[in-house]
Formats: sequence, C-alpha cells, structure tokens
Amino acid sequence: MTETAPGAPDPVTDDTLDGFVGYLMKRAFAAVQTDLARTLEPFELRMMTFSALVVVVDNPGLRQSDLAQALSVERPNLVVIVDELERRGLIRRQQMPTDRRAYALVPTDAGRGLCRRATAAVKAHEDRILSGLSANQIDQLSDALRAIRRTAEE
Amino acid sequence: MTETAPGAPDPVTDDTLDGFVGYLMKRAFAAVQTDLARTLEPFELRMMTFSALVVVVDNPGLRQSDLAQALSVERPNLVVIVDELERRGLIRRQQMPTDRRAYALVPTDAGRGLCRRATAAVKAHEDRILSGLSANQIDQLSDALRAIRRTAEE
DNA sequence: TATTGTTATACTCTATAACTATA
DNA sequence: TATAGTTATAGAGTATAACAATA
Repeated sequence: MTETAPGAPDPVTDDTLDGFVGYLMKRAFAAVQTDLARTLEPFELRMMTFSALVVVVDNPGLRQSDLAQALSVERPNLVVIVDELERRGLIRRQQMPTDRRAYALVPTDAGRGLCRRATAAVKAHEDRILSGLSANQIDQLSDALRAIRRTAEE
Repeated sequence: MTETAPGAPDPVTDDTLDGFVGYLMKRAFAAVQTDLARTLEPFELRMMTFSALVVVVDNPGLRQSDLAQALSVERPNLVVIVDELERRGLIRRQQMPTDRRAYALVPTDAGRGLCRRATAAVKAHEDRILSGLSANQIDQLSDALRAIRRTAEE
C-alpha cells in the first residue's frame, strides 16, 4: 500500500525544522547532489573529481597544495583525487624545476575535452534544477550563498 | 610563512566553479554545518540527532518509519539515532497496542527541555550566519531552496 | 505476502597524525 | 626548522540486503 487511503494519516512534516535555513540548505543540497551525481556518471566523474578537473583546466600549472586550498580539501584527501585523474590520463603531475618537493598539475588534451563536455552537462543540470527561478532570483540566491559562507567562515 | 609576501602568487580562485549554484550550495552548507556543529556540541547533539529530537517533540507518538520519512533517512540509519536519543533519556520507544511491530516515539521531559534549549541556540546560530541578509532576503533564500529541492527531487 | 524494526555491511567524504624528501 | 606530497587511519553520513516478528 503506497497509495494514500482515505483517512490515512498525513505524512509527518515539521514547521520548526523547515524554518531553519541550515536544514533547508541540507535538504536542497542533497537533492541537487543526487541529480548532479547522475549527470556526471556518464563521464565517470563525481562532484569532487569534476571540481578538481575544472580548477586544473582553468589554472594549468598550479601546485597540489594550491588546488587543495582552492577546493577547501585537506591535502591527504586530494592525493587520491589527483591519482584518479592522472590514472585516467586527464591531468599530469609535472615536477617543478624551482621546487623539487612540489608538483605542477596540468590538464591533458583528453582532460580538457572531458572537462568541456562535462561542464556542458552540468550547465544543463543547473538549468534544470533552477528552472523554477528567474535569472534575477538565481543571482540573488548566489549572492546570498556567498554571503552566508563568508559570514559563517569568519 | 603565512603572511602574503609582496609579489607572492594570488590564491587560486575559479570563476567557472564559482558560477555553479551547486558548488556554492556545497561550500555554503559546509561552512554552516561546521558552525552548527559547534553550536550543538555543548548539548552533545549533532545535526541529525537534533533534527530527530525536534521532529519527535513536535510530533509525539509518531512511528520510527514516519520519522525516517520525515528526515529522508533510511530506516537502518535511524535505528542508531533513536538508540542514542533513548539511551540519553530524551525520547522513549513505546509499543503500539494497535501494531505490535511498531514503536511510537515520545519525548521525555528531559528531551523537551533539551530540545527547547538547543533550539534557542540554533536560532542564535542562524541569526549569526544570516546577519548579512535582510529579512526579505532570508525569505527569498528559503523559498528558492524549497523550490530547488522540489524541482530536483522530481 | 507485505511491513516494522533490526543487523550486518560497505562506500563516500572528510579529518588528523606521522612519514619522506626536499627547502 | 618548515613545507609538499604521501600514507595510514578513523570518524561521520548514507545506502542496500537480509532477517525475525507481526500484520
């Protein structure tokens, strides 16, 4: 029985919880993340590997520690992400001549190509999940999220 | 050396990534979640145990499966959460006379008291992280998050 | 047969400590 | 001595399969 019977109890909702912006953010982000994961699946990318690839393509030659800071990921967690992207031939670790401890990360042609196609798919995904909002509402939402992050990280 | 030296390279930013609402949501939520965890720490609650407690206090007598659906948590994951709240004497599992498979969840006096104090702390936390936004902007943000969740869950 | 709560399990994401090789 | 990358490890959060008791 999955149909609502006449006189069946209403599903539980909660005005207290739904009044918290933090809870709304969690639930909305979870829904977005689920749809995004489906979107990236054909490219064998997850949100984190996609994000890392985008940053490397946009900032060729950056060091791993730069990438970790840009993504707010601890360095140990970034290692497996870079490993995966390098194993798939999407980026390369290049020894830096000026500092032999560090690696410069550069995208390959294959990495740039996959990044372009995945980015187009993600844009389509965003158009879909934001289809209920006007362009102005999307701008205000983006500004609000940036403001919240800035305030909460202080 | 943590100070910015004159001529030091700028920290990496990325306009492509920062243009994705999904990425902004992830980063903003992560910052909010970190601050919320600190807020709930004195009550020995996490976001999930706090949410569960609020729903039980607001809907005394609901079944575990109702709570799972309300929180969008799979039933197996809810067991340990209910275990923890019950072990701490904040809620109780009551056998339902009408269906001996199910438990009705009811808050204790201690649970209601802790819920009230934790809710006040969370409200203060929200006021803090939302201090950069007007009341109207907060309403619009909440509406946008609800709309996104609705669209993405379709 | 289907459902409630449960157990066991596994996978992802994230965080910390400690190691190595360089600086 | 400090830093870049690495290894090992541990903790959350979340998902599925399968079970016992009950409907």
